[in-house]
Amino acid sequence: MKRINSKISSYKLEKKTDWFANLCRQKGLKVTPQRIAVYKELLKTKKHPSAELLHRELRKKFPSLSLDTVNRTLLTLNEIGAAYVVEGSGEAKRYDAGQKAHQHFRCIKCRRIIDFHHKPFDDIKPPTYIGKKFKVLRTTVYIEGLCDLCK
Amino acid sequence: MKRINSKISSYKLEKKTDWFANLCRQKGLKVTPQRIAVYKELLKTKKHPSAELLHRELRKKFPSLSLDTVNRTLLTLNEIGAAYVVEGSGEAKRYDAGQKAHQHFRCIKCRRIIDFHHKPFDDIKPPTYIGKKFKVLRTTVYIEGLCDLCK
DNA sequence: TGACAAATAGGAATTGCTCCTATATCGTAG
DNA sequence: CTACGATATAGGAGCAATTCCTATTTGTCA
Repeated sequence: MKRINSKISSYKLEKKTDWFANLCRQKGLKVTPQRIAVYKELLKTKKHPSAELLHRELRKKFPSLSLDTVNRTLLTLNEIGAAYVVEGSGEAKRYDAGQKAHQHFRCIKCRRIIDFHHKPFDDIKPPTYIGKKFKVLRTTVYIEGLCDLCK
Repeated sequence: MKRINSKISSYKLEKKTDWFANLCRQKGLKVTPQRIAVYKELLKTKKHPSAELLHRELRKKFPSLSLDTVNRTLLTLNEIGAAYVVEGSGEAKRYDAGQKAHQHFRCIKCRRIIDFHHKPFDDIKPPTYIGKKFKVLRTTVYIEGLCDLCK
């Protein structure tokens, strides 16, 4: 099983951050330290953090950052395509900066989300009648079950 | 596009309810009127209702039913495999009794969930290393986008 | 039928998120 | 380089969904 969650290099982190800053400008959004910080933190972490968790982490370096800002920023990231909300239901939203193609395994007991990458899943296409009737934005495969620790 | 959500016949409804009652007994759970009512309502509806919606509906016939009971019951249904939580994130949980194989299209704007059935999606299997390491309970494909009315 | 474990009702508490508003900041035009 | 206007932020209030608490009721089994 390929490791797909290894730590991002600081080189890539900078590159991604630049890309993000440009994306903001392009969309007419201001490039604020808060936005950069939230995006960077999301890039750095291996987990699929909730707003709450990101906020807790970010406050260590950025004590005045409000939870509301983290939430708003994450919604913005989602809108401009710099991150997305991980599937799952009923709990706190969890986010992924979606750097590489991958899928998620979600443990229904401990709620851990484990990334994996199964190439065939990348190519799954919705049936044509769906594509005709609706505007398809994302097709997702995910797996639920019990993780190695919980089963 | 095949209609897959047509109304359940009262014959099937009874059969399914019997099956459910037996499942409860088998799992050591009591067969209470509340449980039966919640399960039946979920079978009957074409929507993918939230606990709230089910509760509102059920109260018409069963005024003393509490929302907490609906919630607990739905969690129980999920645990014993009589229903499941529909994918999606951050909003109220929504449930499906999963009578027939189908997939969901979710409109990110109006939140509508539209059933469709694409046979190839029924056969999607997780990669073997996932099956070995974890206990897989469900593999799901779902599509997000804008529905015909919102796009 | 009686006893006990399990389930329910109803309200309180908790959680995650969004709204509100005064203040601060980014980006642009001068 | 400065000032201005639109946007974003902090922090707290408000809200919605869900879970917890506990006294009471109800299936189930002997």
